[in-house]
Amino acid sequence: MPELPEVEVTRLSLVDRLEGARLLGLRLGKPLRWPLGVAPLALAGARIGRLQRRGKYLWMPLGTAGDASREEAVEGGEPAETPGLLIHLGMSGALRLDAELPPAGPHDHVDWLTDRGTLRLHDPRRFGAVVWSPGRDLDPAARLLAGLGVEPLEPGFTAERLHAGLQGRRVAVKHALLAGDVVVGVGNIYCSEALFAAGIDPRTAAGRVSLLRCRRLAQAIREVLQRAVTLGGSTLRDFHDAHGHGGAFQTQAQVYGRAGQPCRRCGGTVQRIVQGQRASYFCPGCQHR
DNA sequence: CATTCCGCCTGTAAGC
DNA sequence: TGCTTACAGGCGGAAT
Repeated sequence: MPELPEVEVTRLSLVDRLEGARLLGLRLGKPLRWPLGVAPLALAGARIGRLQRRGKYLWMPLGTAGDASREEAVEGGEPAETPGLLIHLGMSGALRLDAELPPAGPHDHVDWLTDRGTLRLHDPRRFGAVVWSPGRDLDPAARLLAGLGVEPLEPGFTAERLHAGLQGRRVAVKHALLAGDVVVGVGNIYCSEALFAAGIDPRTAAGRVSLLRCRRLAQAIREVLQRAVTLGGSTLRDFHDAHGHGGAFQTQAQVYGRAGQPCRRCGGTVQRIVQGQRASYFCPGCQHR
């Protein structure tokens, strides 16, 4: 569920309440995808900096207790260049922040106990992760960020950059976009939606998408993701922001999850195909190679 | 090097 | 109703 919009919606719902909070303790449940990489006790007393996002990762800077100069530096610390925690929501993760939360259930795997309330990671499938970064190059968290593509909502994401990243690739453009090494944050839902908006067949070889079509595709990716953020993300099952509010993008999806239903633009039938073990949805009447 | 496929883990829904 | 199977938002790493 969590693609860039869901992660950004989560970040926006947390950032003001969490910035400057004091971490009192960390409670761990079942293991997640990767080990935390630090003793929870070692983080007690740390000050939480300004929450950031890189692709589908959230970055929580942590300032060491009692070291004021260090806390200042951590405020704007870049992911994995200062100490902090790298958080990924996987397929089923969601964060919630509240003054009072019920006792941890079987799928509540991390609780950050802070002086602003408890931040809780709920993740039934446990594909998510929370990884400690001491702020050195090539630590486990930094390695997760190495090789990520450009941020689609930043000025650096241009048609030229997208085109260059797709050049020479024989895989389907759908697959190339999901890989995340050209542009980050585009997951299975928004990939199908962006390709529809750009009028591109998902089976088109990545390297054969012209610069002109990359202009449309880059614009479509920006618009689809931005629109999804505005709508609070997609709540297919149980995604919600840190206050428990669901998103509404799924009610406006043009093709995702609409196999067999009429295309909202041309009236044709939306198709579902499988590419790389993932479902792709598209309209044969509106999207071409 | 590029590409393809598996597997992690659990819940839900469809099919028999 | 009960059991089995397929599938789901991601992504690293092994195999090809």
